[in-house]
Amino acid sequence: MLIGELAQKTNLSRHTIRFYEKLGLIQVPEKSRRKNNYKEYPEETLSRITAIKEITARGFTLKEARGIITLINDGTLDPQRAKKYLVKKLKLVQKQMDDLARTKNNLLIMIDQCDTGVCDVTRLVREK
Amino acid sequence: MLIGELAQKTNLSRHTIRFYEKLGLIQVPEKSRRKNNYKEYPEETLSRITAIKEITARGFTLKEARGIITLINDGTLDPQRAKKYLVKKLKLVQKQMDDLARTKNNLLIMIDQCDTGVCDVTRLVREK
DNA sequence: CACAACCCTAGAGTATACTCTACACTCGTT
DNA sequence: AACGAGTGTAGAGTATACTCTAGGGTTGTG
Repeated sequence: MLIGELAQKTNLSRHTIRFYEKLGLIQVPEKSRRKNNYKEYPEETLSRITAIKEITARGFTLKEARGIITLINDGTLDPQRAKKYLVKKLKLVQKQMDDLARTKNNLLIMIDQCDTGVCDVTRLVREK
Repeated sequence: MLIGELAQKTNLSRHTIRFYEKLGLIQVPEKSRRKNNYKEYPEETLSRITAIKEITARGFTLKEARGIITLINDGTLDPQRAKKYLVKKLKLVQKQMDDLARTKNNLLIMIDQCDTGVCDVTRLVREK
């Protein structure tokens, strides 16, 4: 499979695919090149990209995705280790959620103040 | 007030303060320099930075903060306009919260699977 | 054989918010 | 006068995830 087909099937741009290669998320064995130097992507790449997408959709970064995939392929990712990793991530996500909740509250208050005529943001800057 | 004092009072690094200057979030009139070329920051800068901090703490970016401050100083920021702006931001925040909630659920499921022995992340990559 | 549509690499650009480095001048103290 | 600490500018580096450009070769169709 050439990069164009892969891009179309994965709904990623060629640029993104090459970018993933640079990051080491995808590997193409140097041998699997056509005579014209075009890269021949194995079927695996498709499921690899699916995995990357599913992992990142779960809130992991690309680097983390690479780490996870490597661990799994090495067979080093036992449930206990995985759990530790996931719990750590969960805490981060929870923190982000808390931050956003605070932000949302602030926004709601400010929006309300816009109606009652006391705009908080305005006050912030006007007061010297 | 020199930059060192300002940095100490605002709890920002000198670098950050200069960075804010570059972004136009803070202005120092060219006249208010000491003979030795040191910048003399007016008291206002302190409240300006406080405003920036409070605005960004509410989930706005630095650019947005600059925009808000400019609008307010221009007196152009009437409640209706402000409300529109805030509601738009609220929607973005809500979207981020929804995304994070989904991520959190996925994490919880995966963590649970670690205990029951069916690790989802593992499955993702193992299946070809 | 021209031309579009594909492929290759290397590297720059975008966005956000810093963070740090290099190099040079200035201030206060010893 | 030497020293550390403070200040100035300009510009590079960090992190994340792309996105695009330049410059070049290849393939297939009319």
